Amino acid sequence: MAQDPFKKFKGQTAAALSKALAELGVDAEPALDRPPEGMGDLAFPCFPLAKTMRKAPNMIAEEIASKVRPEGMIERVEAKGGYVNFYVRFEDLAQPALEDAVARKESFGKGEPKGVRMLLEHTSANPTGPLHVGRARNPIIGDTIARILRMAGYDLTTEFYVNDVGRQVVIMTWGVKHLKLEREPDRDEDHYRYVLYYQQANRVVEEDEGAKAQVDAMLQKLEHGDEETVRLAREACEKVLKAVTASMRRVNISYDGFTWESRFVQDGTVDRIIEKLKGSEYCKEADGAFHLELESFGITGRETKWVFTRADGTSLYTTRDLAYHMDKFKRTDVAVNVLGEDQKLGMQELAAALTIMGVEKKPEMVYYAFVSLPEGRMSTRKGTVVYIDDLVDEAVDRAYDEVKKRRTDLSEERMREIARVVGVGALRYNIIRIQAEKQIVFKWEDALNFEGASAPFVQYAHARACSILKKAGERGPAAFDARKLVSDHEKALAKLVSSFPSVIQGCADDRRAHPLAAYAQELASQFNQFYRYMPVLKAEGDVREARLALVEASMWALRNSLSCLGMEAPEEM
RNA sequence: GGGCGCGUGGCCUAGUCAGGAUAUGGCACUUGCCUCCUAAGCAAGUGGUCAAGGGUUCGAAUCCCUUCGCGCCCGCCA
Repeated sequence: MAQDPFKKFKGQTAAALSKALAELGVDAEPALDRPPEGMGDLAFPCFPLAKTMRKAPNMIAEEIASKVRPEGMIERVEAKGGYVNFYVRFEDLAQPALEDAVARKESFGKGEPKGVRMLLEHTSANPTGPLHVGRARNPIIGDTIARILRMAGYDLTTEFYVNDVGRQVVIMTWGVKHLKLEREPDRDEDHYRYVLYYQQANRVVEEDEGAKAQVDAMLQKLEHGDEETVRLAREACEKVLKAVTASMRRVNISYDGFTWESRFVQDGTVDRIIEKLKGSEYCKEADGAFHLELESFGITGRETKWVFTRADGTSLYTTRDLAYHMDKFKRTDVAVNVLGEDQKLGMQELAAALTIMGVEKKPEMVYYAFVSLPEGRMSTRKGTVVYIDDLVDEAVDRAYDEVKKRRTDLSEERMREIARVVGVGALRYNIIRIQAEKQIVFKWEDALNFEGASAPFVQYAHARACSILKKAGERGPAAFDARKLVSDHEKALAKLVSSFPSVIQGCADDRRAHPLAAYAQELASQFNQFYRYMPVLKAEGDVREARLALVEASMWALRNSLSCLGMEAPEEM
């Protein structure tokens, strides 16, 4: 891969600045900022030097500016308001960047292989029903970060941890075996039938002591490996899981692997871990149950105990999660977990338990706040939910209406396909555009937004680029001169395209996805301005070639951004 | 009681980790632009005590302290 030209410019600028500072006898780091629009490409603030140099910042800036000789990628240097502003020579930045995009196509933006194995766990929902919008953030954030990490050069595997052990699953399984459904499921797929058993069983168990006793007995049987019970629970979970993953495929999410929680009980790992923990200096016993005392690990609050066996000797969710993480670190260098913010304390405790078990590596966490309804929190058990499948249907229907309004020349099949791609994109975009820590209140009007900061906006810019390239027809090997791009519209667009690889790296480093959504929107907006003011097909000679190259490079930046966001890029819409 | 996160125009939001020039976009609203590569677009306009108060600093949305509001957590649940 060609070296990121902007990075090269930054390196040259820092070197030139260091030299100038040394000449002036000033001891300061060449720390460079990104200045606001129209004030160059990099800036050095001189305010901190005012005190030691006993001079006004604007004077210092003048002095430094006069010492820096524009060379290499630095086109000019000027002092303004206490800053030294550096301007990049446009063609030195744009020529290699646009060539790179046109040559590498879907690999434009891909980082060098990092040689690091990464395992990213996401979704990991109880297999007791379809995913609702309150849970939608997990797979969408997880899948998007996974795509970004792969693009950045990591050797990444995604995984869904299936919580098939425990009371929730038993309640559902008991319901499937003993109840007759009070009403028809809303949809045909298995998980929509099973979630009704789950909800109904929860109500019955709350009111009926006998039923509760049966569930308790079933839980005991499951934990002690009773074959028939294990088989029933496994069957129910598999049906739901299969349907859940099918639902996820509709929004372009798939998993490289699944790990079943029950595995760690059945293969004896959990028992071995319990034995080892019992030998720890942090282990205490109370009424037959064992726990670790984690106060010295910075765990605060009312309770600093981390219980890992019940009085009857059986394991808890947390114990099995410890087993899972020890298993993960046998298979990977870096583990990334996408989890709701309610899991924060649990993960802190898990990290402490890993230390006690002698495991140095710790999972990296990506936390998100929940999506709620205006009326409050969503709950599968209570049935106060908006299901993702329904949201997808609604989004696709709305998108279909929009396509039909605009296009009369397309086949029914083509319109349906565009509607699907646009609807799914809109839905994902509206989840991913918001910083994960921020709570979201779900509103249909926001989720179905097709304008402005939305996937269709980005997809539309891409379709426009494709349309130009299609009409331009076959062109020979890319030969263009970036110096022919002279307008502000062209320059701004080219610079934005050239920053795509560093946007990907930045998102990957921070394990954050929302900046990519913002970048895609900005890129599309910049492309639309270029499109409005700079005719491409009507331009002639070298100017036409240069603009076509810019369109093609923009198209790849848009398409690859969308791809990392898990959105498809239709060539027309 | 303790811990973690969030608070930015009517609504949504970026920037906060690594303080810097006029606080980023979008929705809504008002007004223009399709004989010209797709108007899911472009342009212009209205709208801001960056929750409140104090501190640090040449400079604070950003760092520190206090307070308020909202969310989440502190199970022999998962």
